[in-house]
Amino acid sequence: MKKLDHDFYVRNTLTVAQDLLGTLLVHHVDGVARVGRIVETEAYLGAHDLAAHSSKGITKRTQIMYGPPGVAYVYLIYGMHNCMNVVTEPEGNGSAVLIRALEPVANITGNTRGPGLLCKAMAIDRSLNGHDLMSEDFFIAAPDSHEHIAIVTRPRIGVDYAGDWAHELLRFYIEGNAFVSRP
DNA sequence: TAAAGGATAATA
DNA sequence: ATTATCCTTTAT
Repeated sequence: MKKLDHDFYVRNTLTVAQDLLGTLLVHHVDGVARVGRIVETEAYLGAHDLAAHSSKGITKRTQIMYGPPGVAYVYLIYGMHNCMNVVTEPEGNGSAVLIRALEPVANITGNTRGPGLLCKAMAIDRSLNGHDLMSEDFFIAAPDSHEHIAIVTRPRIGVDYAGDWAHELLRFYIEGNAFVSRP
């Protein structure tokens, strides 16, 4: 298992979003490693992407997205659920990849189909906002054996307010995987 | 299908 | 200080 490094995250957001499929999200909490395989992602491209939080410019909330790549951007949505993104591309771009669904691998309790649920199952909350994903207790790793993965491309979920950007094919998931949040 | 829920950003 | 809005989930 090899930890993903800066060079992985600094690349084009679309590339990172697709390459994250099949990788392992690891969070050490209370001495146990919770591990989930990423099976669904969405790309948020930056200031010009009206569906992205960063389209409002740099604010207290979005400054994480505009920071260096390879860190977690965790925010609260609808007053009750956490969502986790990974910042991509060089600092200042405002781009990120949303993790939408995981397949349980180790020490996972509860449902991981959907961004709010997976954060709950992985014990991810806003205290991890801005956390370095190249750290020892919270990171993403490439699996030892990379089986072939068929990637399906779809429009993003819940972004109808974003005009034309709502139709863009910026959601990716592993074809046929049972843990994808929506087909 | 609709209500829940709280932070966030814009407005004042 | 007040208000509209939200990258969702759960329960009816």
